[in-house]
Amino acid sequence: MADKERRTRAFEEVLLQIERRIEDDGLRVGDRLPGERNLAEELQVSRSSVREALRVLETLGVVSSQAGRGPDAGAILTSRPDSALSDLLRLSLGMSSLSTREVIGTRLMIERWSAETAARRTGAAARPGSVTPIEMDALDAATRAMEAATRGMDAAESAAEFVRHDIAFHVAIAEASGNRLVAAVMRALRDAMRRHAIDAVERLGDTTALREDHRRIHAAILAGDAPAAVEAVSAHLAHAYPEHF
Amino acid sequence: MADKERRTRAFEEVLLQIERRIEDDGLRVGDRLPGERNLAEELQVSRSSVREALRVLETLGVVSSQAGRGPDAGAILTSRPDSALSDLLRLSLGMSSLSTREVIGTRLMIERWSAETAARRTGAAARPGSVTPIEMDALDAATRAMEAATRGMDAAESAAEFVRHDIAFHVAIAEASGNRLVAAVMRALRDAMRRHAIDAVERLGDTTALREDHRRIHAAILAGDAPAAVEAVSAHLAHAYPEHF
DNA sequence: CACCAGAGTATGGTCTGACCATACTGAGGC
DNA sequence: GCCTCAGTATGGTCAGACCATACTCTGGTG
Repeated sequence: MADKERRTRAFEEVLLQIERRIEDDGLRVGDRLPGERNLAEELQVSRSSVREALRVLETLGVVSSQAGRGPDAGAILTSRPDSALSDLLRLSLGMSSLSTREVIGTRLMIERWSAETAARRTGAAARPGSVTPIEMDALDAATRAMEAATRGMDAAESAAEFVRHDIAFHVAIAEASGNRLVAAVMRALRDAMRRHAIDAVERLGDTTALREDHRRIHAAILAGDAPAAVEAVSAHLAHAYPEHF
Repeated sequence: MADKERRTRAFEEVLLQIERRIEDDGLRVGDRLPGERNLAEELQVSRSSVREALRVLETLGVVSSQAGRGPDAGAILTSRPDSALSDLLRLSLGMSSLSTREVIGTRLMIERWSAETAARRTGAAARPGSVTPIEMDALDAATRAMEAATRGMDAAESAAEFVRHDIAFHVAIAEASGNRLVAAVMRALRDAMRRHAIDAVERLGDTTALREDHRRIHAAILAGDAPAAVEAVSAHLAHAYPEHF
């Protein structure tokens, strides 16, 4: 750089400058930021520093980068910097204050849909090659998770251990739906689920009914019986959280 | 790299691997992560990619980097990675590769449930004080967003503008369900929705039917008619994405 | 032995320049 | 007019270098 100092803190400076620039230029959601190379020259830092700053802004949901050329390439402003942190962070920070009702409600929504969709897909797989290898993998994973949960929980095993396999099973079913977005959401909710599930299992004491539910869900999906799958999922959550039904 | 491909997505992969490593190695707050150079070699990526991942973890408060040497230098774990957060993060990063089918499927799942639940709650509000002020606020917000979308889209307004209000409307309904988790997920999906919604609106050209759908959804929820609300939501998405129904 | 100064070194921070993958642009040929 | 294909701008990644920092170790000195 031209000056003698300021070799460190370049990244921080860049982050600040980019945000100020968004503010000053009055950029609106959807607008395009200058390219990485231009920004680097403009701010008198290396492209590496610019990239680190942009990557951070990307994970914060402020910009969204896309390679290629044309009006949709480059870093697109997807949210104002001030409100940026919120969406993702608010969720994770506030996660601990969620009520069991909210978590169960969400699980019901996602898992009934997942089981239904997964069953429909396996059902349709009889004719065309409808179920891709990926989803077969997910079903295999579900089988394994189910067996792991069954094998372990004889008596002494901890509730936490059972819940781990339990959650793996339910995530696998979401993956078997063939919708990566739903699966990702389900994975994102793992921690919230775990907290409440451990409580529930400890209160129940016995997991026999829950394991039996797993088998019914699994069987219904493999058989392509969507209504039975939905019913089995509902019953499962009702067994685990009877006070909410 | 040893392999032929996988030149892209290195950063995402690294983020995942580092988090898994923290998990698997049972690192505790205060422990030290391997150096950037070691991580790079271990994960078979360049130091740049490792740095981007670490920088992200740093801004998320998971690690804290310090130059120099000794036990306090390097990347120190300052907080367990809330896997919920990072999964959601990865979700927003990888969102661009999602198909319209996946986004629509997810929207159908969330929005039908939200509308149904919101309607049930307003319906039940006749007797006890069931609908909290928060949810009334959400309904008001939905009303405003709906009106904004109606007012604007005379002719010349951009599809992007309409979609902004459209999404605000749908998020408000998720909030009206009274389940903060579902609402948070819906907010997190805004970006993914926006991309596909803009395409759809531009293809349609006319938003009359969509605005009429909004009114029906809104009215059904206010009337506490859950089946009608679900039906209206389904119809709305079918109008916007006829090719997926 | 106790202490301190200086060389050695490991680490993060930054820079440079290169190549790849992607996706639009536009000139040329049919 | 339409299509093909080279050109080019962009983000993504890589490799290697140097700097700044701060600990560690060595060796001399009292």
